[in-house]
Amino acid sequence: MSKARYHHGDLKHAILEASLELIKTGGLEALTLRAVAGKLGVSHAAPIHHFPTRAVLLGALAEQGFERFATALEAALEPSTTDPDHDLLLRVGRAYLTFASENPQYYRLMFGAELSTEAVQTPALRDHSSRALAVLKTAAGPNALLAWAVVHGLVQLRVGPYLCATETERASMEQQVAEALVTFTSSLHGNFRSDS
Amino acid sequence: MSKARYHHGDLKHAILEASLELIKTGGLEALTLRAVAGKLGVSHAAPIHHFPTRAVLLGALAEQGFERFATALEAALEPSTTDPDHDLLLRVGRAYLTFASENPQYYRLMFGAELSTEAVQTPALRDHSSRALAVLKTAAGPNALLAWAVVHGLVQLRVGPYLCATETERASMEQQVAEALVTFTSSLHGNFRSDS
DNA sequence: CCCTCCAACTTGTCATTGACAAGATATGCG
DNA sequence: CGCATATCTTGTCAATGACAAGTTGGAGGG
Repeated sequence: MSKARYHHGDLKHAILEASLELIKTGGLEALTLRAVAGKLGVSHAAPIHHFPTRAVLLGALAEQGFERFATALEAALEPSTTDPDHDLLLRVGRAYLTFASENPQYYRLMFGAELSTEAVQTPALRDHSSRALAVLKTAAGPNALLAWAVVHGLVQLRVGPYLCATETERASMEQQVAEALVTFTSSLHGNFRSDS
Repeated sequence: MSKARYHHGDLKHAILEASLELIKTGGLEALTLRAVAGKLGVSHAAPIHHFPTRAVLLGALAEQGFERFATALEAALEPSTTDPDHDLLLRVGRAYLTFASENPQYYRLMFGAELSTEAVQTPALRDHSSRALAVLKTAAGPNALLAWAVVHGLVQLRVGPYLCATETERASMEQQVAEALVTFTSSLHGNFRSDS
């Protein structure tokens, strides 16, 4: 299909794929329009015709990320073979942490501060993020904000350099994070009386 | 003292101050070595002699931020006039949220992903971040990781664009965040039996 | 008081990058 | 076959970080 014929044929998709690879290996700073073009063997200005601006490209990547994120969370709404736990909130929380673990580059892009405000207001992007939020509301009820904060914070701290300096600490942290999530859900369930 | 004499006299301090202002108004992207120089009326290469690299300047700013952050948290260890609550964890959590609210530019710099790894490993910076972590451990005991995740996550979601699209939602969110913190501390206290 | 030296600052330059303009090329359609 | 259009290329510009080499001012020794 999308042969490497002259008019590249599927440059838009190819650009998104190449961008992801660049981000995975070199971080967001490595995502240069010219680097993408070079990786694909096209001229330095070719990407502009599909993504008029670097910010637009970042937005498109984030949108893709949110779609996969929402899908992953929705899949956790019912027990699966990978996580047959009966606690809905715990399952969704685990799915959240798993996605962020396996796609740190997406996660940074989605929730970091380097997305332009225009990109954030894209209808498609907002649609996917709403889907994710809906899953959290289903799983955590009125405590959705708190639950989101917990998983979001755990993700950030796990990725960040302050809690785990050495590499061994980093390894043990996976365990700690998983336990913290369990502690949270159980303590929250113990507090599920309508207190306010 | 630091008159605007030719040899600027206190350029290092002046650069840090000007950098903070630039970040406050225009975000991290607006922090350009040349913009700083222009703001201070010096030549475009003057900052290099005090901060050999933009990354080093960012590191110095982050270090300053962590110092103020740790100091703010330590001050919350005992009841004050601003927060006379008797619950230690709640006081520290509020101080955390307050600092991040009043210094979002510092917070993004400190916990965002745009700090170079070399900057993060600066002894002074690690020292200050350890102080902050120590306060959290004092306040939350074995659940320090979970507590940190909660406040960190709340900060991020409050700042981010996904939970509050409109400006009115954003206003009501302050309230929601404060309530979520209370819900968390009380549910955690209810679960303080040594369960594992 | 002057001379020397050094740190602080300036001027000039280069490579990288995003963005744009204008031209070239292939693909599809009549 | 010929034209129109989307797609891609080449060329260029401004902004920026980084570096090199020159300039200035003032501090300290004689």
